[in-house]
Amino acid sequence: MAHTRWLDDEEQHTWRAFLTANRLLMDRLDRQLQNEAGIPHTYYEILVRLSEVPGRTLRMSQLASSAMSSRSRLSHAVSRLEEAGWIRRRECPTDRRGALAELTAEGLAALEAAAPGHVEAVRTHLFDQLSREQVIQLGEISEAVARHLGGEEAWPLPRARC
Amino acid sequence: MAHTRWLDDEEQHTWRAFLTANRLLMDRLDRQLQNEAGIPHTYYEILVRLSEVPGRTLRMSQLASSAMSSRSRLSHAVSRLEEAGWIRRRECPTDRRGALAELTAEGLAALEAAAPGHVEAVRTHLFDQLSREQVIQLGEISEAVARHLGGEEAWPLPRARC
DNA sequence: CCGGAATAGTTGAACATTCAATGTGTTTAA
DNA sequence: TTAAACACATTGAATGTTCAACTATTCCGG
Repeated sequence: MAHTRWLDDEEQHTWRAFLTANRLLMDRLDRQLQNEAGIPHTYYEILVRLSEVPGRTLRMSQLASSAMSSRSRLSHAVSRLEEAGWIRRRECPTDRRGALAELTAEGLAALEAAAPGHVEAVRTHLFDQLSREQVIQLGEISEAVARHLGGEEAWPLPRARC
Repeated sequence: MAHTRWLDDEEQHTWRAFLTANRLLMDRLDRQLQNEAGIPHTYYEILVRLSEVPGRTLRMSQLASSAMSSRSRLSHAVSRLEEAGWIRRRECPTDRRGALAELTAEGLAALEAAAPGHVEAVRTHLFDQLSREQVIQLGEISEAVARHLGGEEAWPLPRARC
Protein backbone atom coordinates (compact mmCIF):
# COMPACT_ATOMS: atom_id res chain seq x y z
CA MET A 1 0.00 0.00 0.00
CA ALA A 2 1.61 3.23 -1.14
CA HIS A 3 0.06 5.71 1.27
CA THR A 4 -2.89 5.58 3.57
CA ARG A 5 -6.03 7.48 2.70
CA TRP A 6 -6.74 8.73 6.21
CA LEU A 7 -10.19 9.86 7.22
CA ASP A 8 -10.84 13.57 6.93
CA ASP A 9 -12.52 15.52 9.73
CA GLU A 10 -16.03 14.87 8.56
CA GLU A 11 -15.44 11.15 8.14
CA GLN A 12 -13.63 10.96 11.43
CA HIS A 13 -16.53 12.57 13.21
CA THR A 14 -19.05 10.31 11.56
CA TRP A 15 -17.04 7.20 12.30
CA ARG A 16 -16.68 7.92 15.98
CA ALA A 17 -20.28 8.94 16.39
CA PHE A 18 -21.28 5.78 14.58
CA LEU A 19 -19.16 3.54 16.80
CA THR A 20 -20.48 5.23 19.90
CA ALA A 21 -24.13 5.10 18.91
CA ASN A 22 -23.83 1.52 17.85
CA ARG A 23 -22.24 0.22 20.95
CA LEU A 24 -24.63 2.10 23.20
CA LEU A 25 -27.65 0.96 21.24
CA MET A 26 -26.66 -2.66 20.91
CA ASP A 27 -25.58 -2.93 24.52
CA ARG A 28 -28.90 -1.50 25.58
CA LEU A 29 -30.93 -3.87 23.45
CA ASP A 30 -28.87 -6.82 24.54
CA ARG A 31 -29.35 -6.03 28.19
CA GLN A 32 -33.06 -5.48 27.75
CA LEU A 33 -33.52 -8.84 26.05
CA GLN A 34 -31.26 -10.61 28.48
CA ASN A 35 -33.28 -9.30 31.40
CA GLU A 36 -36.72 -9.87 29.98
CA ALA A 37 -36.26 -12.96 27.86
CA GLY A 38 -33.00 -14.45 29.05
CA ILE A 39 -31.40 -14.49 25.61
CA PRO A 40 -28.98 -12.23 23.75
CA HIS A 41 -30.10 -10.25 20.74
CA THR A 42 -28.45 -12.65 18.28
CA TYR A 43 -30.60 -15.48 19.62
CA TYR A 44 -33.68 -13.34 19.32
CA GLU A 45 -32.90 -12.76 15.66
CA ILE A 46 -32.70 -16.50 15.10
CA LEU A 47 -36.11 -17.02 16.65
CA VAL A 48 -37.57 -14.20 14.56
CA ARG A 49 -36.31 -15.64 11.31
CA LEU A 50 -37.70 -19.05 12.09
CA SER A 51 -41.04 -17.59 13.10
CA GLU A 52 -41.48 -15.94 9.72
CA VAL A 53 -41.09 -18.98 7.56
CA PRO A 54 -43.71 -21.58 6.60
CA GLY A 55 -43.53 -24.54 8.96
CA ARG A 56 -41.33 -22.43 11.24
CA THR A 57 -38.47 -24.58 9.94
CA LEU A 58 -35.27 -23.81 8.06
CA ARG A 59 -32.09 -25.55 7.03
CA MET A 60 -29.25 -24.58 9.32
CA SER A 61 -27.32 -22.92 6.55
CA GLN A 62 -30.30 -20.87 5.40
CA LEU A 63 -31.00 -19.86 8.94
CA ALA A 64 -27.39 -18.85 9.36
CA SER A 65 -27.36 -16.61 6.35
CA SER A 66 -30.75 -15.08 7.08
CA ALA A 67 -29.70 -14.33 10.66
CA MET A 68 -26.24 -13.09 9.57
CA SER A 69 -24.57 -15.76 11.65
CA SER A 70 -21.60 -17.98 11.05
CA ARG A 71 -22.37 -21.68 10.87
CA SER A 72 -20.45 -22.35 14.00
CA ARG A 73 -22.18 -19.63 15.95
CA LEU A 74 -25.55 -20.83 14.80
CA SER A 75 -24.76 -24.39 15.75
CA HIS A 76 -23.84 -23.40 19.28
CA ALA A 77 -26.82 -21.07 19.54
CA VAL A 78 -29.28 -23.69 18.36
CA SER A 79 -27.87 -26.17 20.84
CA ARG A 80 -28.52 -23.67 23.58
CA LEU A 81 -32.03 -22.86 22.36
CA GLU A 82 -32.73 -26.55 22.04
CA GLU A 83 -31.89 -27.05 25.70
CA ALA A 84 -34.43 -24.36 26.48
CA GLY A 85 -37.01 -26.26 24.43
CA TRP A 86 -37.50 -23.35 22.05
CA ILE A 87 -36.05 -25.02 18.97
CA ARG A 88 -36.03 -28.64 17.85
CA ARG A 89 -33.51 -30.16 15.46
CA ARG A 90 -34.81 -32.46 12.73
CA GLU A 91 -33.18 -34.41 9.95
CA CYS A 92 -33.39 -33.03 6.45
CA PRO A 93 -35.29 -35.46 4.22
CA THR A 94 -33.67 -34.41 0.95
CA ASP A 95 -30.04 -34.14 2.01
CA ARG A 96 -28.73 -36.38 4.71
CA ARG A 97 -25.91 -34.00 5.51
CA GLY A 98 -28.42 -31.36 6.35
CA ALA A 99 -30.22 -30.44 9.50
CA LEU A 100 -33.42 -28.53 10.05
CA ALA A 101 -34.16 -26.19 12.89
CA GLU A 102 -37.79 -25.89 13.88
CA LEU A 103 -39.24 -23.32 16.22
CA THR A 104 -41.37 -25.08 18.83
CA ALA A 105 -44.66 -23.80 20.18
CA GLU A 106 -42.84 -22.85 23.38
CA GLY A 107 -40.26 -20.99 21.34
CA LEU A 108 -42.94 -19.08 19.49
CA ALA A 109 -44.65 -18.22 22.75
CA ALA A 110 -41.37 -17.01 24.23
CA LEU A 111 -40.75 -14.89 21.16
CA GLU A 112 -44.20 -13.35 21.29
CA ALA A 113 -43.73 -12.62 24.96
CA ALA A 114 -40.40 -10.93 24.34
CA ALA A 115 -41.32 -8.98 21.23
CA PRO A 116 -43.29 -6.06 22.70
CA GLY A 117 -40.57 -5.08 25.15
CA HIS A 118 -37.92 -5.40 22.51
CA VAL A 119 -39.78 -3.37 19.91
CA GLU A 120 -40.47 -0.73 22.50
CA ALA A 121 -36.76 -0.47 23.22
CA VAL A 122 -35.89 -0.23 19.53
CA ARG A 123 -38.45 2.48 19.11
CA THR A 124 -37.44 4.44 22.17
CA HIS A 125 -33.71 4.36 21.59
CA LEU A 126 -33.61 4.56 17.82
CA PHE A 127 -36.73 5.57 15.91
CA ASP A 128 -38.04 8.08 18.42
CA GLN A 129 -34.73 9.92 18.06
CA LEU A 130 -34.93 10.24 14.28
CA SER A 131 -37.07 12.19 11.84
CA ARG A 132 -38.93 10.32 9.14
CA GLU A 133 -36.40 11.54 6.67
CA GLN A 134 -33.55 10.20 8.77
CA VAL A 135 -35.19 6.81 9.00
CA ILE A 136 -35.20 6.65 5.22
CA GLN A 137 -31.63 7.90 5.03
CA LEU A 138 -30.46 5.30 7.52
CA GLY A 139 -32.18 2.62 5.48
CA GLU A 140 -30.45 3.70 2.30
CA ILE A 141 -27.06 3.97 3.96
CA SER A 142 -27.42 0.55 5.52
CA GLU A 143 -28.55 -0.97 2.25
CA ALA A 144 -25.54 0.41 0.45
CA VAL A 145 -23.15 -1.05 3.00
CA ALA A 146 -24.97 -4.37 3.22
CA ARG A 147 -25.10 -4.74 -0.53
CA HIS A 148 -21.39 -4.07 -0.81
CA LEU A 149 -20.61 -6.66 1.85
CA GLY A 150 -22.84 -9.30 0.31
CA GLY A 151 -25.76 -9.27 2.68
CA GLU A 152 -28.41 -10.00 0.08
CA GLU A 153 -29.39 -13.21 1.86
CA ALA A 154 -31.17 -11.20 4.50
CA TRP A 155 -33.45 -9.79 1.82
CA PRO A 156 -36.14 -9.51 0.66
CA LEU A 157 -37.73 -8.69 3.93
CA PRO A 158 -40.76 -10.76 4.74
CA ARG A 159 -43.73 -8.85 6.09
CA ALA A 160 -43.29 -9.51 9.75
CA ARG A 161 -42.90 -7.97 13.12
CA CYS A 162 -39.40 -6.93 14.12
CA MET B 1 -47.87 -1.64 28.56
CA ALA B 2 -51.18 -1.01 26.90
CA HIS B 3 -50.44 -1.87 23.30
CA THR B 4 -47.25 -2.21 21.35
CA ARG B 5 -46.27 0.42 18.84
CA TRP B 6 -45.00 -1.98 16.19
CA LEU B 7 -42.62 -0.86 13.51
CA ASP B 8 -44.22 0.19 10.23
CA ASP B 9 -42.89 -1.03 6.90
CA GLU B 10 -40.38 1.74 6.47
CA GLU B 11 -39.01 1.33 9.98
CA GLN B 12 -38.95 -2.41 9.63
CA HIS B 13 -36.95 -2.18 6.46
CA THR B 14 -34.51 0.28 7.97
CA TRP B 15 -34.07 -1.77 11.09
CA ARG B 16 -33.25 -4.97 9.26
CA ALA B 17 -30.93 -3.27 6.81
CA PHE B 18 -29.22 -1.62 9.74
CA LEU B 19 -28.73 -4.86 11.63
CA THR B 20 -27.42 -6.57 8.53
CA ALA B 21 -25.01 -3.82 7.55
CA ASN B 22 -23.76 -3.52 11.07
CA ARG B 23 -23.00 -7.12 11.62
CA LEU B 24 -21.32 -7.49 8.26
CA LEU B 25 -19.24 -4.38 8.75
CA MET B 26 -18.20 -5.08 12.30
CA ASP B 27 -17.41 -8.71 11.60
CA ARG B 28 -15.28 -7.64 8.69
CA LEU B 29 -13.34 -5.07 10.67
CA ASP B 30 -12.87 -7.43 13.55
CA ARG B 31 -11.49 -10.14 11.34
CA GLN B 32 -9.19 -7.71 9.56
CA LEU B 33 -7.71 -6.47 12.83
CA GLN B 34 -7.49 -9.92 14.30
CA ASN B 35 -5.53 -11.13 11.32
CA GLU B 36 -3.21 -8.18 10.95
CA ALA B 37 -2.76 -7.01 14.53
CA GLY B 38 -3.92 -9.94 16.63
CA ILE B 39 -6.47 -7.91 18.57
CA PRO B 40 -10.22 -7.36 18.32
CA HIS B 41 -11.64 -4.02 17.35
CA THR B 42 -12.58 -3.15 20.93
CA TYR B 43 -8.94 -3.45 21.96
CA TYR B 44 -7.89 -1.30 19.06
CA GLU B 45 -10.25 1.42 20.25
CA ILE B 46 -8.62 1.34 23.68
CA LEU B 47 -5.18 1.81 22.18
CA VAL B 48 -6.44 4.66 20.02
CA ARG B 49 -7.91 6.54 22.94
CA LEU B 50 -4.75 6.22 24.96
CA SER B 51 -2.62 7.34 22.03
CA GLU B 52 -4.52 10.60 21.72
CA VAL B 53 -4.06 11.84 25.23
CA PRO B 54 -1.12 13.72 26.73
CA GLY B 55 1.25 11.32 28.41
CA ARG B 56 -0.59 8.47 26.68
CA THR B 57 -2.09 7.77 30.10
CA LEU B 58 -5.64 7.72 31.43
CA ARG B 59 -7.50 6.67 34.53
CA MET B 60 -9.21 3.35 33.98
CA SER B 61 -12.66 4.84 34.38
CA GLN B 62 -11.98 7.65 31.92
CA LEU B 63 -10.57 5.18 29.46
CA ALA B 64 -13.63 3.01 29.90
CA SER B 65 -16.06 5.78 29.14
CA SER B 66 -14.05 7.17 26.25
CA ALA B 67 -13.79 3.72 24.71
CA MET B 68 -17.45 2.92 25.42
CA SER B 69 -16.47 -0.03 27.54
CA SER B 70 -17.76 -1.41 30.79
CA ARG B 71 -15.29 -1.27 33.67
CA SER B 72 -15.12 -5.01 33.80
CA ARG B 73 -14.47 -5.38 30.13
CA LEU B 74 -11.78 -2.76 30.23
CA SER B 75 -10.10 -4.40 33.19
CA HIS B 76 -9.90 -7.73 31.39
CA ALA B 77 -8.79 -6.06 28.18
CA VAL B 78 -6.05 -4.06 29.84
CA SER B 79 -4.79 -7.21 31.55
CA ARG B 80 -4.54 -8.84 28.17
CA LEU B 81 -2.83 -5.85 26.57
CA GLU B 82 -0.46 -5.65 29.50
CA GLU B 83 0.65 -9.22 28.89
CA ALA B 84 1.41 -8.19 25.33
CA GLY B 85 3.50 -5.33 26.65
CA TRP B 86 1.38 -2.72 24.92
CA ILE B 87 -0.05 -1.12 28.05
CA ARG B 88 1.42 -0.64 31.51
CA ARG B 89 -0.61 -0.18 34.68
CA ARG B 90 0.49 2.52 37.11
CA GLU B 91 -0.80 3.74 40.44
CA CYS B 92 -2.78 6.93 40.51
CA PRO B 93 -0.97 9.54 42.62
CA THR B 94 -4.07 11.49 43.65
CA ASP B 95 -6.46 8.65 44.45
CA ARG B 96 -5.18 5.44 45.84
CA ARG B 97 -8.22 3.53 44.66
CA GLY B 98 -7.42 4.52 41.13
CA ALA B 99 -5.28 2.99 38.44
CA LEU B 100 -3.70 4.50 35.37
CA ALA B 101 -3.27 2.80 32.06
CA GLU B 102 -0.33 3.94 29.99
CA LEU B 103 0.33 3.07 26.37
CA THR B 104 3.89 1.82 26.02
CA ALA B 105 6.20 2.60 23.14
CA GLU B 106 5.61 -0.93 21.89
CA GLY B 107 1.89 -0.39 22.08
CA LEU B 108 2.13 2.82 20.13
CA ALA B 109 4.25 1.11 17.51
CA ALA B 110 1.76 -1.72 17.24
CA LEU B 111 -1.07 0.75 16.86
CA GLU B 112 0.75 2.67 14.15
CA ALA B 113 1.47 -0.54 12.35
CA ALA B 114 -2.16 -1.61 12.48
CA ALA B 115 -3.76 1.72 11.65
CA PRO B 116 -3.25 1.90 7.87
CA GLY B 117 -4.82 -1.48 7.21
CA HIS B 118 -7.69 -0.74 9.53
CA VAL B 119 -8.41 2.69 8.06
CA GLU B 120 -8.25 1.22 4.61
CA ALA B 121 -10.90 -1.35 5.60
CA VAL B 122 -13.14 1.29 7.12
CA ARG B 123 -12.84 3.37 3.98
CA THR B 124 -13.41 0.49 1.60
CA HIS B 125 -16.38 -1.03 3.37
CA LEU B 126 -18.07 2.10 4.65
CA PHE B 127 -17.06 5.48 3.27
CA ASP B 128 -16.41 4.39 -0.28
CA GLN B 129 -19.99 3.14 -0.38
CA LEU B 130 -21.53 6.44 0.68
CA SER B 131 -21.93 9.86 -0.88
CA ARG B 132 -20.61 12.88 0.95
CA GLU B 133 -24.16 13.75 1.85
CA GLN B 134 -24.74 10.32 3.31
CA VAL B 135 -21.62 10.60 5.43
CA ILE B 136 -23.03 13.75 6.96
CA GLN B 137 -26.44 12.15 7.41
CA LEU B 138 -24.95 9.12 9.14
CA GLY B 139 -23.03 11.42 11.45
CA GLU B 140 -26.16 13.31 12.42
CA ILE B 141 -28.18 10.15 12.92
CA SER B 142 -25.46 8.62 15.06
CA GLU B 143 -25.11 11.75 17.11
CA ALA B 144 -28.81 11.84 17.83
CA VAL B 145 -28.80 8.26 19.05
CA ALA B 146 -25.59 8.63 21.02
CA ARG B 147 -26.78 11.82 22.68
CA HIS B 148 -30.02 10.14 23.70
CA LEU B 149 -28.17 7.20 25.18
CA GLY B 150 -25.72 9.35 27.08
CA GLY B 151 -22.61 8.92 25.02
CA GLU B 152 -21.27 12.42 25.54
CA GLU B 153 -18.14 11.05 27.17
CA ALA B 154 -16.83 10.06 23.77
CA TRP B 155 -16.99 13.70 22.71
CA PRO B 156 -15.60 16.13 21.86
CA LEU B 157 -13.57 14.34 19.30
CA PRO B 158 -9.88 15.02 19.53
CA ARG B 159 -8.20 15.72 16.26
CA ALA B 160 -6.71 12.34 15.61
CA ARG B 161 -6.48 9.51 13.20
CA CYS B 162 -9.23 6.92 13.32
C1' DC C 1 -13.55 12.44 64.08
C1' DC C 2 -16.55 8.64 63.05
C1' DG C 3 -19.42 5.58 60.47
C1' DG C 4 -22.21 4.73 56.61
C1' DA C 5 -22.65 5.53 51.68
C1' DA C 6 -20.62 6.01 47.43
C1' DT C 7 -16.69 5.32 44.09
C1' DA C 8 -12.63 2.79 41.69
C1' DG C 9 -11.14 -1.14 40.16
C1' DT C 10 -10.54 -6.27 40.02
C1' DT C 11 -11.90 -11.04 39.98
C1' DG C 12 -14.03 -15.59 38.83
C1' DA C 13 -17.78 -17.99 36.90
C1' DA C 14 -21.05 -18.38 33.28
C1' DC C 15 -21.95 -17.54 28.78
C1' DA C 16 -21.05 -16.23 23.69
C1' DT C 17 -18.07 -16.23 19.62
C1' DT C 18 -14.25 -17.57 16.73
C1' DC C 19 -11.17 -20.63 14.65
C1' DA C 20 -9.46 -24.78 13.03
C1' DA C 21 -10.31 -29.54 12.72
C1' DT C 22 -13.42 -33.33 11.97
C1' DG C 23 -17.01 -36.43 10.26
C1' DT C 24 -20.31 -37.32 6.99
C1' DG C 25 -22.74 -37.00 2.67
C1' DT C 26 -23.05 -35.32 -2.16
C1' DT C 27 -21.30 -33.88 -6.61
C1' DT C 28 -18.15 -33.98 -10.36
C1' DA C 29 -15.22 -35.58 -13.79
C1' DA C 30 -12.11 -38.89 -15.63
C1' DT D 1 -17.63 -46.41 -11.08
C1' DT D 2 -14.66 -44.53 -8.45
C1' DA D 3 -11.70 -41.02 -6.44
C1' DA D 4 -11.19 -36.42 -5.56
C1' DA D 5 -13.36 -32.16 -4.56
C1' DC D 6 -16.87 -29.93 -2.38
C1' DA D 7 -20.72 -28.85 0.93
C1' DC D 8 -23.24 -29.33 5.53
C1' DA D 9 -23.00 -29.25 10.09
C1' DT D 10 -20.81 -30.02 14.57
C1' DT D 11 -17.16 -29.97 18.05
C1' DG D 12 -13.62 -28.42 21.42
C1' DA D 13 -10.27 -25.14 22.62
C1' DA D 14 -9.10 -20.42 23.02
C1' DT D 15 -10.66 -15.90 23.52
C1' DG D 16 -13.83 -12.09 24.79
C1' DT D 17 -17.92 -10.28 27.45
C1' DT D 18 -21.19 -10.02 31.20
C1' DC D 19 -22.70 -10.29 35.76
C1' DA D 20 -22.42 -10.37 40.49
C1' DA D 21 -19.47 -10.32 44.21
C1' DC D 22 -15.57 -8.36 46.55
C1' DT D 23 -11.61 -5.22 48.35
C1' DA D 24 -9.92 -0.87 49.09
C1' DT D 25 -10.39 3.99 49.31
C1' DT D 26 -12.67 8.35 49.52
C1' DC D 27 -16.57 11.23 50.53
C1' DC D 28 -20.00 13.17 53.47
C1' DG D 29 -23.25 14.10 57.31
C1' DG D 30 -23.54 14.41 62.01
